[in-house]
Amino acid sequence: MELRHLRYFVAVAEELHFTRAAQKLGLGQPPLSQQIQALERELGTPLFRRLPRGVALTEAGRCFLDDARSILASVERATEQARRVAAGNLGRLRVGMINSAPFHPFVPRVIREFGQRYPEVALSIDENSTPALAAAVLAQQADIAFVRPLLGDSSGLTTEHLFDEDMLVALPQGHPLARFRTLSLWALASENFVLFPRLVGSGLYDEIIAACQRSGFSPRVTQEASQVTSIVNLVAAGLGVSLVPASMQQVNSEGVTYRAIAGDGPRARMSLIYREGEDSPTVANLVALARERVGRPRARKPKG
Amino acid sequence: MELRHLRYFVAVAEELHFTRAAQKLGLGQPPLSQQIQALERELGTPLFRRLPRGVALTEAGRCFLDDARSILASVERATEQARRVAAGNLGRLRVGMINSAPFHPFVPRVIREFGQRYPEVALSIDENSTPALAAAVLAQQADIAFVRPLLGDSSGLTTEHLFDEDMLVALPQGHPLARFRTLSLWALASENFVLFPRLVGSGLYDEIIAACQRSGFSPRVTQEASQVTSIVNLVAAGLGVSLVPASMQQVNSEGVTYRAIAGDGPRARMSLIYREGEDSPTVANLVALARERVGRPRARKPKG
DNA sequence: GGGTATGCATATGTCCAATATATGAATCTT
DNA sequence: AAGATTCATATATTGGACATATGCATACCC
Repeated sequence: MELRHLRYFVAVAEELHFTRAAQKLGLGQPPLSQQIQALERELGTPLFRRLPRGVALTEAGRCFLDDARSILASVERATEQARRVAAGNLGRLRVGMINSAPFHPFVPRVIREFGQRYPEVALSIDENSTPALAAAVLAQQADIAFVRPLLGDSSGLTTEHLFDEDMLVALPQGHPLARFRTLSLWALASENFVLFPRLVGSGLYDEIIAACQRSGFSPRVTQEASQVTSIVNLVAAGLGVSLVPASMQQVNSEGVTYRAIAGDGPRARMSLIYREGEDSPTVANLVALARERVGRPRARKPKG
Repeated sequence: MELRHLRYFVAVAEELHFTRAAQKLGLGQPPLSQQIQALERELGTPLFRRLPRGVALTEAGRCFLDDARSILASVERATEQARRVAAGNLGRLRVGMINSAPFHPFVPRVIREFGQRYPEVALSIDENSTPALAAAVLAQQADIAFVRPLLGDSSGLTTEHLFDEDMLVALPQGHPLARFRTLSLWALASENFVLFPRLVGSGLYDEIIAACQRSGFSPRVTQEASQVTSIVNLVAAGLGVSLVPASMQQVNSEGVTYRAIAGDGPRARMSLIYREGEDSPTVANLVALARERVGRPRARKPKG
């Protein structure tokens, strides 16, 4: 059986007339008769009663007509759906993001715009550390992720750099250094630092260490926290100072004072990663959208 | 698009390997590749990513695979259903019956057996007078009916005689004639009769009148009731005597005494009617079953 | 009631499209 | 680098869908 049989059958069932149905289908009456006969042979039962004037559906024909229509409609639907999935207008997208990402306006803005532009794509968002996100993408548990620079093995992943963001010194409120508007890193040489654990270590950790060493010292790390929000909280608690992406100053500012860094301070890079050779159109759409928004950012807010 | 494309697609999607899928399908690899390409062209999107070793489904392919499987399953189901409908194992059957029919053991027995033998046929039952049933069958509101002889126009209907049943005299309890075991019709010449209205008149009415006239009198009809159960009730109420099918004696016997008729009394014929040229297999199955049960009735009960 | 019209079935020929065979191209393996 | 694997392409073949012509049954009409 082929869909042709169903299409022909439905046409005849609608016209109850072979000749007219054949005209409507754009073919001759004899081949139509033959195809219907072949269908009836395969089903093992007549679908029509041949009357002197036209035909009538048999009981089996009536039953089969419902199903045939439904099947043909399913084919249409399936075709349309596949096209929309291919265009990225339908489907799902599992986005990962580093914990600091939500605080930079760029990321939520891109996510929001994606949701508006592709309302039938089911978005899910997962926050985690950069190495964990890279692993999740590789393990097919996420499709794409906003991450900080990834150290070590990045094989199997494509990286799309988005922007570099300045970092600020985070001081406990009332800290002596807070009286300066900008600080050189060297001024922090004798401070206790709150930083990421080495293991969670995105490239951001190394970036900070390197910047400090450029300034002539190695930071003394006395507290660790995996998430940048926790780092800010520890600083607010007076347990040390830290260097955080500039976008962090928009949140949780009570108890913490942010100061710009003089000279070539560390910069926080934000990138997108996704599987190498990924063909998911939703991933492609998010990458395209992010690239577009980086190219001509529409907000007045400084980007890094 | 044809079902062939879906079948081929599912096979490749299951094997993720054109050559193996082609073997499984019993054809060469090149035609399979071509058909898949044709499908992809029609959908406007690739369904597979061609890898060095085998292929992988694209996002659109995964989506389409679900639908393709479901469509193919629907085709199977539709085929099977049409076959079962054609065999009369699935469908519906609207049975009409004259009001006295349920009291003759034959009718409920046949209905019950039909329900057991064809459990997936939805049975509906409608009680009415013979002319109303004939009209209902012709108007496609019922498919078949157990009726008494039909007077007048029976064109468009096929009649299948089932059996003739003796009729009894129904007397109010304590009626003087009740002391005889059998009665000649003539003995009722001066009684008041409870009968069907002439209009409802199945042939049974004429049969009764004719029998009385054979015995030399015209019954005086003083009460009318359309349904035989009502007739019995009126007799029980002492409003007259009547002649009813023998099977009526099994119900509502309080207040009514039944007596056999001597000589050639009237007989109540039970028939099946259905549309001429009817092709419904459920109708055919019920006719066949009824004919079979008439041929060799398995109950000890007298049939008429 | 015979002639005509209608409408599906059958017969035969034609052509396209699905398939088979052969080969090519790309990638991975050893 | 040579071979193996696997999908794509090229060309030939064949089966089946379709077209044309005709047959047959029934209904309609004068």
